[in-house]
Amino acid sequence: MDYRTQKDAIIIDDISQFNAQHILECGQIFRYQKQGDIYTVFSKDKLAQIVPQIDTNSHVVGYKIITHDVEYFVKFFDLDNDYNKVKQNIILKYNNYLTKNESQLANSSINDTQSQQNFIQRALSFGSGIRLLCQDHLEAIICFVISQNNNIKKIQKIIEQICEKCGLDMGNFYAFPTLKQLSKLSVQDFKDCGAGYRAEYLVNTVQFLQTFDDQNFMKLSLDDQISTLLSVKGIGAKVADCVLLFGYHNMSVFPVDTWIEKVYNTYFNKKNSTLTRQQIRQQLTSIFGDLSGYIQQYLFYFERSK
DNA sequence: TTCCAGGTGCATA
DNA sequence: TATGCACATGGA
Repeated sequence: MDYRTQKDAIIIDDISQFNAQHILECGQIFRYQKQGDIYTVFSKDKLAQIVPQIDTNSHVVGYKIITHDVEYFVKFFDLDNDYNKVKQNIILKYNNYLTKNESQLANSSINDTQSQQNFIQRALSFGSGIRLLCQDHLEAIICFVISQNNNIKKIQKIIEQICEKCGLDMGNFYAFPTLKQLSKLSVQDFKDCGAGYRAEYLVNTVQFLQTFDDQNFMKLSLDDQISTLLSVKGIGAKVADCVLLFGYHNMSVFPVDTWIEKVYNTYFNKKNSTLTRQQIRQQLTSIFGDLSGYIQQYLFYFERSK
């Protein structure tokens, strides 16, 4: 997408594929604040303020992202990627699937091809300004271990407590802790932060990461990456997918949680059969392939807004 | 009070 | 291999 950089800012004029609310409130990231119209997002020991640019009619016409690390946040916001193209390609892939399955759709709970198309288009339109953030690996792993069987408000609270407990005090906020800082926390420390039964999982994860070779991990096949993550007690199939999607920007995975399960059963489940989450993931990745991660996020945001 | 949330591990069949 | 249950916690 088009953007300009200044010494301490990034200027976005194309609001068709950048919307601060969509990006931060779609569930991919937990460390952000909203004050008035201004969002502040935190990553590692950095922050960026996203200030909407308003015209004389009070319409948002762009954004100014204020940060000391422009290069980091250009990558973080995935600014060199064209999300209008992504959305077009999602529609192409979905239409292709509908064409191939036209006969079977007669039995669908939503038995009208037109309305099936509409639902994808509505989701893309509803979250039109979503971008998939390139988050820090460590942060993504820790945050999504906390996320399991939990709600977003609570997840945010637990993460903030952990940052306050052992992250570097940056003056106006706490940095996300380094691995070394996290390794000093006990099960009880994580419990004190509100992690509940996930406290043991967090300690396991931190221990695993201490012998983890990130460079080597990135060279592995997707299947090997997943089985590596699954070897950690506390990381299951869904969290592994989230780590790969949000921490490693791998768009070929499709995390299936309670919301995506609802989406699947409403719009895709032709025979009204009971499928496991693993089966749902298989179906959805076979439809959307290397665009799975993107559409997953649009659908999650859309479904949760209802 | 009960249900639910960006699930997972473990016992059981 | 598949299924069912327990697991902390707090907001709705």
